[in-house]
Amino acid sequence: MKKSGASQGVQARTMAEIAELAGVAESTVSRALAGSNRVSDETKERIRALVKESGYRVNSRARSLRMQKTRTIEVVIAISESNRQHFSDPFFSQIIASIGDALAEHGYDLLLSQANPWADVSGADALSANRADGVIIVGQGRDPAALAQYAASHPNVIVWGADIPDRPYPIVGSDNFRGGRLAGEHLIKLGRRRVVFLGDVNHVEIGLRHRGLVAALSSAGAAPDQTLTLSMPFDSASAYEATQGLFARGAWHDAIFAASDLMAIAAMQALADLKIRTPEDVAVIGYDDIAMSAYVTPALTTVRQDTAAGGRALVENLLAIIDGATPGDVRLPTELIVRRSCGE
Amino acid sequence: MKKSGASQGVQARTMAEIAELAGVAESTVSRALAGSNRVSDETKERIRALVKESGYRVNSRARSLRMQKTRTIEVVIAISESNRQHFSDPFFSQIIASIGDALAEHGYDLLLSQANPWADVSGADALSANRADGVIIVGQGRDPAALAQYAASHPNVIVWGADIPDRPYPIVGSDNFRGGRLAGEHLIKLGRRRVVFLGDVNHVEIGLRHRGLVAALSSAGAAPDQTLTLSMPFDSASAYEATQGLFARGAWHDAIFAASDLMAIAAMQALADLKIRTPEDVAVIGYDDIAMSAYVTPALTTVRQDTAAGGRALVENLLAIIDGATPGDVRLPTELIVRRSCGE
DNA sequence: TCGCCCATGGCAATCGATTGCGCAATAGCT
DNA sequence: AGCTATTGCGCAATCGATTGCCATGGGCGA
Repeated sequence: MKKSGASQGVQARTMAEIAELAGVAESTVSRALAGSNRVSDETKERIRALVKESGYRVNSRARSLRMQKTRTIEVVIAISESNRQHFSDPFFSQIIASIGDALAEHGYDLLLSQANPWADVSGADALSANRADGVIIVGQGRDPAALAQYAASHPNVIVWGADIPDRPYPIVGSDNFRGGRLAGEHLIKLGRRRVVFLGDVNHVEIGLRHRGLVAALSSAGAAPDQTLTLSMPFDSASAYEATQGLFARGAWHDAIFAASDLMAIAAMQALADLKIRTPEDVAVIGYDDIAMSAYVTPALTTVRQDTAAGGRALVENLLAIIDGATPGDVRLPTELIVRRSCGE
Repeated sequence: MKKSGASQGVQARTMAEIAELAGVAESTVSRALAGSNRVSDETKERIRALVKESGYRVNSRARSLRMQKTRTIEVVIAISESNRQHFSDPFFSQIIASIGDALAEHGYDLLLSQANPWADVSGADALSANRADGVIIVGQGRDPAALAQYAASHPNVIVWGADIPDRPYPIVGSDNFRGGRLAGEHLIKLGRRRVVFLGDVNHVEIGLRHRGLVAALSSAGAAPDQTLTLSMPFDSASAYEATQGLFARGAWHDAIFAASDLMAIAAMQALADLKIRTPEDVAVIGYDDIAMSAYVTPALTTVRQDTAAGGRALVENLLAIIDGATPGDVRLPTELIVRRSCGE
C-alpha cells in the first residue's frame, strides 16, 4: 500500500483562498459559482478555472448553515423491535435503491437510519438536529401511534405505507387490500379454497393484505378458516417453521399466501422438505415480486409492488412538501404476476 | 389526515434561546451540554431540563462547521457502469446493514451513495465537500485504477475488497482465493470434475474466486476447461441465460460454481427448466451465504462471507484511521456451508 | 465638459455552536 | 484582615459561505 502524492498545481480549501488566487473578494467567488449575472463572464471563467485546477469544493456544512437547508433526506426503515433483519429483505433494498436514485437526480443526499427516529435514541432524530430537510419512512411498522405522533410534531415527513385513518402524514403505497384480494381470487380460480396466511396481521399493511384475501375467499363462498391465519414476524425462518408446524398440526389446506416473497420462498422449502409438492399439493403465492422470485424453483407467483415508481413518488412528493406544497396520497397499482408456484 | 398541534410548553430552536430561558450565556449552555466541569451541577441540571422540555436539539450543521467534523461516514457501493442492480443483492444489503449498526453504535451517521465518487458527477464527492469524515467503499468494481487514484488523493478511505498490489488504501475483505478453493475442493471431493464458473473474472474479487477454483481443480488433476468459464455481469438474469446457453451449446459439465448466491439460485432455476436435476445431474455451489440461500430448494451449498464481522471491521478501522492510526488490512475467514445443492 | 446610469465588485452581517481567555466571587490559608 | 487558589460564568473570535447594500469607475447623452 503506497500513497502517491497526486500533487495538483494549486491547492485551495476555502472560498477565501480561491478569492485570493483570483484577486477578487470572497463574495465575488460565491456569486461566480452561483452563476450570478452580477459577475462578468470573464471573471466567472477565471474563477471556474481556478476552482477546477485546485480541486476546491464548496464546504457543504457552511453552505447548509447559511442557507438553512441541507439538501439531505433521511430515509428510515421502520423497524419492528423484535426483528432487525428487515433491511436485508430485498424488497426494502429495492425501494431504498430507487429512493436513492430519485434523490440523486434532484441533487439530494440520502442519510440512512435503521433506528426509528421516535425511539429515544440520542441523536436519532436527524430532522430536529437539522441534519436533514425531510424524512422518508418506509413502513408503518407495528406502532402506528408512535409514528403518528412523530409525524405530527415534525414537518416534512412522508411515509411508505397504508392508508390508515387520522394519520398526520401523506403516504405513498400500494393497495394492499387489493393485492390480497388479487391473490385470493387467483387461488380461488385455480380451485384452492383452504388458504393459509403467513404474516403479522397486526402490522398495518400486512393486515390489509390479509383482509383482501379474506374478502376474496368469502365472496367465493370459501369461508375463511381462522386457524389458517398464522401470525408471525417478517422473516424466512419464521415462515419455514410455521409451515412445518402446520403439518405437525395436521391442518388441512391447499394453498399458502405469504406476506412477502422471502416468506413464500421459505414456505416452499418447508413444503419440499416435507415431500409436499408445489404447486400440485399446495399452491404458494407471495407478495412484493422481488427480483429473485422469478428465479426460484418453482418460480413464484406473487403480487408485485412497483418499487421504482414508489421510490420516485416518495421523493417527488416529499420535495414538493418541502417546497410548501401539500400533495395528496399516492396509491400505486398492484399487479398479479403469475408464475408456476400456484399451477395453471 | 390531520395535523395535531403537539404544543410543548416552551420552544427553543437555538442555543441562544436556551441561554435566554436559563438566564445564562450561550457558552454556558454549550459547556453544560458537553458535560464540562466548568459549569456547576445545578446549572447543568437546569439547562438539561430546559432542553428536554423545549425539545431543543443542537444544530449539527453549525456544530460540524465549528468542530471540523461531521460524524458522518459515506458508504458507497462501487457500481459497475453496466449494472445498477448491485444494491438489491442481499449480500450488499447485509453488509450495509451491519456497517450501519456499527456506525450507529459509534454515533456516526451513514450517507449512502450509489454513484462512484470518482465518477465526475457534480457533488458526488462527499468527502471533499466536507459532508463526511470518511468513506467506506464496498467493492473494488471493475476499475481498480480509478478507485486507487481516488483513494490516493483523499484521506480516510477504506475499502471492502481484495488484496491487490499497490493499492493506496487499506482493505477489509474475505479471502476470495481461499473461498474459491474451498468450493473447488468440495466439488472434487464429491466426484465432480467439470466445473462451470459463472461470474465476471475481470472483477477483482470474482477473479480471485475463479483462481481459487482453478487451483483446486488443478491440484486434483482435473484440468480446468477454459470454455467452462463464463464471464458475465453480476445478476440473476445473466446467470439464468448463461446456464441455458451452456446446454444449447452442449457443453459437458457436472457442476456450477457461481460468483454469488443470487446467480447460483438463478442457475438452479435454469437447470430445473431444462429438466436437469440438482444435485444429481449437476451440482451447484454459490458464494456469500445470503439469508435466503438456506431456504431455496434445494438448499444452496455456498461459501459464507461474514458480513457482520466485515461491516464492523470496516467501521472500526476507518474510525481508527480518522483518529490518526494506520490499522492494517483485515482478512476475514471464509467458510464452506454445506447444504443440499451439491449432494452429499 | 458635466452629470447620471449601469456594470462590477467589495464590506460586513449572518447562520448556530464552540472555546480560549479574562473576570468576579467565594473559599481557604497564614 | 489580607492574599491567593479555585470555581463558575461571560465576551468575543471563529468555522466557511451567502447576500443586502454601498462604492467605484467607465460609458453615454446632452
